[in-house]
Amino acid sequence: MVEQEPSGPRARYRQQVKAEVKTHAWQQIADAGASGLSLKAIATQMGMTAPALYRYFANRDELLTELILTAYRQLAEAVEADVSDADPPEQQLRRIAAAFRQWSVSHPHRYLLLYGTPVPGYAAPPEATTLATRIFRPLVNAFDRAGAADAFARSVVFWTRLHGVLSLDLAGHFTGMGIDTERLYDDEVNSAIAAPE
Amino acid sequence: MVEQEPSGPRARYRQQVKAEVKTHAWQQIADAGASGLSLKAIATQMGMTAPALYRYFANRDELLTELILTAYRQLAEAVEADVSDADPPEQQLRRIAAAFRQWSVSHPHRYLLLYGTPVPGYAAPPEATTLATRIFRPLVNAFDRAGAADAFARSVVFWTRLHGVLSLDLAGHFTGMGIDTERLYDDEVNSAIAAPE
DNA sequence: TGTACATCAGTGAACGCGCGTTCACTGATGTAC
DNA sequence: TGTACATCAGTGAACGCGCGTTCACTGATGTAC
Repeated sequence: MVEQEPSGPRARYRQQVKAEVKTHAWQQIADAGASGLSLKAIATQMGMTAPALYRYFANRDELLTELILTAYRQLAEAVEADVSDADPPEQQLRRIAAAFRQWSVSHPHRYLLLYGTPVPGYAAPPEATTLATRIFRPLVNAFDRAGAADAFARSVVFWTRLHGVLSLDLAGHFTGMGIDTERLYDDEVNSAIAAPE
Repeated sequence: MVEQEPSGPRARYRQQVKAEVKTHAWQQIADAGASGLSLKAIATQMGMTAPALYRYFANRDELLTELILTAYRQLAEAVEADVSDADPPEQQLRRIAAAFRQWSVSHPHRYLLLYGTPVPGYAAPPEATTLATRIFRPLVNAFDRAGAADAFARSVVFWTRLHGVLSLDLAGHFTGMGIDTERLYDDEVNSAIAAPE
């Protein structure tokens, strides 16, 4: 099922260039948002001409898709990495929440690309949905092991509460309100772990 | 303090044209996002040439600012309209939450413009912060009247929980997950009204 | 070890497009006498 | 009631800009004998 990756020196070089393109792409998204992503500008930054990038990406949307899928995978790995099957479920939930926040605060534009206002005119590939579900799984598992009657519903509430705090924080909507966002986040984690109501 | 609005026939005509420009602007934001807002395209839609619009708005950002301020005012009015001082505080909170959701679902792009991913390169005017606070006030009042120890903190939690559900819903991130978003919203309203933890 | 060939990264010119914004102007509308 | 004048909405041409994408090409690199 895993695609056979060619691995000669040319293939290695290709991977390097693709990686560099993506680095510049993230920088652009940080500066100008997802709709400001421009192949031509990236090429210029890399000291190349724009058509050269079409050796690496069929078009602009394909690059955007790769960025989104990569971001999902990163976030999924970050969330999964800290969770041990041996831990009690409540601790698993706290670790998931902490990893989720850590990754999001470290990569605010990636987070907003995944969970923020959709990019107009861009349709995410089906694979994105699969990856979004993958991030959900450790959550459902933990609630399930904790004996929650409806682990899925509890997971959804968990998710929306974290997202409520995180998204307003990352988008800067708490600015000037004198809110301790980290504490607010922790309080919401606690409330979502506690009883259903 | 209120600016003296001229009110001759010319002034009336101006108001009509400005209103029509804004109508087309909202349509564009719905279609192409806030960064797709284009004076030239609006002019074309109205059967005019682009420079004509500079009679009405100094530039693109000024139009965007007016849209944002208008949206804040609409939302504030919607939230305030349904709240009666005579109601018990708990009912006030439910009414605020209902009005908030109603307005947001009716105008998803307006909501995302106010509370979603910021428009890159655009700095909101100070007046926006004032209006954002105004929307907060009925909430704080209600919690205060309910005898909450820290009405502000309770209001923040109230807000983030509603926003958590609403923003994911409006951005389409619940699609295909089989979630009853209205019920989820109501549950979160209940949880935010109930005890601090 | 050396040569002939195939692969393929990158170039340069070009396409059509849409954008914000300026400027000098025309001509209709409202106002003052 | 009529005329002269001022206001101002809208035009058309132009500016410089950046975008995605195509195409025929050059020349370096890797591979097969």
